[in-house]
Amino acid sequence: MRLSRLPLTTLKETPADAEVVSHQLMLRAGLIRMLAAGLYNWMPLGLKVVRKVETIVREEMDRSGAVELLMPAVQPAELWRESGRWEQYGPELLRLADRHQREFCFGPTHEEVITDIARRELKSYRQLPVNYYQIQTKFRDEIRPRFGVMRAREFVMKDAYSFHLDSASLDETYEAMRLAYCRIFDRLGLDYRYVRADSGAIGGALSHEFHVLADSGEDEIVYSEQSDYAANVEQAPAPAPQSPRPAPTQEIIEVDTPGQHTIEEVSRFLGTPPEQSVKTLIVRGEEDSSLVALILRGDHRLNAAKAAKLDGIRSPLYFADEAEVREKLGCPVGSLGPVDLDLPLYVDASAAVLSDFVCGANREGVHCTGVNWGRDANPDQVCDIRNLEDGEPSPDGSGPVRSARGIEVGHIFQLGDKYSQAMDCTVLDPDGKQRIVTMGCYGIGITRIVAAAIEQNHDEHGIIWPDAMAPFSVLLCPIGADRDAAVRDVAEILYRQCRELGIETLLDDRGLRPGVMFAEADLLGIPHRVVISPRTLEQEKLEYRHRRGRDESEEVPINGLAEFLGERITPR
RNA sequence: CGGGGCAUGGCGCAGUCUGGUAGCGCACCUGCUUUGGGAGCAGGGGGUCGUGGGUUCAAAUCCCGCUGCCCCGACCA
Repeated sequence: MRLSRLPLTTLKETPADAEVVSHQLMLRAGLIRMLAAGLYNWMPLGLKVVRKVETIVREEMDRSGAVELLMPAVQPAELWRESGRWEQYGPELLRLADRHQREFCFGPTHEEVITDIARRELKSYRQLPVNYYQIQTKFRDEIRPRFGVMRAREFVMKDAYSFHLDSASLDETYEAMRLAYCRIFDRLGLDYRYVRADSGAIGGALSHEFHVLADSGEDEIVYSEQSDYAANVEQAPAPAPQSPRPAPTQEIIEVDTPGQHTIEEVSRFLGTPPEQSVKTLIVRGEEDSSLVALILRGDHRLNAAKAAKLDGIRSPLYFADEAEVREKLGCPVGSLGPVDLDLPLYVDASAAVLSDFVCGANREGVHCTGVNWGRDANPDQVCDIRNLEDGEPSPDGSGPVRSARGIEVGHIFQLGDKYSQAMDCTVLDPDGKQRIVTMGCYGIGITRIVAAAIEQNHDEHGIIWPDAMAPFSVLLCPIGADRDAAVRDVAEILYRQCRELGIETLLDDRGLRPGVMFAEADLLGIPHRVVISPRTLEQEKLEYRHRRGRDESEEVPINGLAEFLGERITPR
């Protein structure tokens, strides 16, 4: 394509409301434009990247034996009532009414519709297993859309749903999907991990998430370097304490700690290590007005997902605010402690084996030292409610874990019969009996992948597309084409040659000054850049540079360029 | 939804405190010069100052309401 014909507006300055690099660069490079909160226009160059991702996903899904279909984005409420989710789903579900006041929703996901299809179409076990997929626009009315296309309200997703007679068959398809996902992310050129995920409401069913590693990721994952263990911290068990609780050696003493609230402040003030203290967090209990206390060792971090799963604690986890704590417990949050605290005490296992520890005295400016369980306070429940930290033993015993941040781009899980049961999706088995089918479902965030790829592949000058996702493979940059006929002619010849070779090529024929052209080239991130200028043309040469090696360029003979690029680019 | 902030040309901002008829940089258009890392000079176009009301001789500026957006928390591809 000729750049002169691509309506492209780039921004030299970073838009003020873009927080993460991918969002900033996507706006600056003219890939997307915001329409409203969480709604984005995909501009021509951006859409090309989306299509690249879709194509790879489609190829690998097809290769895995899945079959593509397309369901409506708008879905009737009746189906959602059948599954029970019309009531459960909450405000994230965008509900609509048509002119007859019939209720619909804009699909955030398609379990109901696909199960309805399956129960109509699938009559015999002979038709199983089957794995349907689609690539389609979803809408989720997120509480807080942010980070551009990374957490948009409307987004493109590949969703697949498989149907099986038994769990052995489900296991097979699940594994096939896991492998297909690995091939997809490998081909996209992304650094990713798949991790065991919190299966949440679905119960004990198997679930894996695929994360692109990036510091800006919203999820924390832990993985072992010695084995293939990897998990979302939300569900990685913390190691049990090694040794039993030592006997008390100190008496409980109240000490004045004026103005000291955080664990660090109190530890420094008293000269005790943070791991010898305990922090107390107040969250909602299952009844609306009830509160419970979570007790953690001072240096540990609360794991909200684990805590929310415990009986007696409201899910999702909901913190009491500062004012409520003051009103009901009579002190600021920074002065809380388990001693004489009239709330159920959920104590993390690592905090429960401390003796002679430090904690708040439930009075402003006062802490207790020499506190001991049994004598000074009693846990109501000892549990695992903390994060597994970097460097701690891996749950599979393979050595220490590393911790990293990730962007969730894929999620596969075994649904079981949740929807098939509720919606009566059955087939006849070999014995002629009606059997409820069992299901799996498999999602990939297509548009999120585009943002995640940029988070992982950029420098201070702009985007560096992985080859498989680049909107174009080659960018031809003629310098001084308006003054030098040779430059112009060579550029045109190369442009034609490249296209004949099936290489997706962008010709910058806008006649810009070199500085501007190079700055835009870096911003757009096309992998292979070829400069045509009088300087090298004299020696019948061109200047080649890969976007990744910004400071290393090499000279290539004009008539050798086709071969040179052919070795580096797989034609499409 | 709770807490904080912002709304002035396409983008980034100043002007608001102390009311006096809108300005800067980038981008855009024209001309000349320039041409290997976001050029220079000259000229030019474009703004109901988010919106509705109020105060006032006079409102971007003061007061009240509404809307939109961003940031921090719980949800997810």
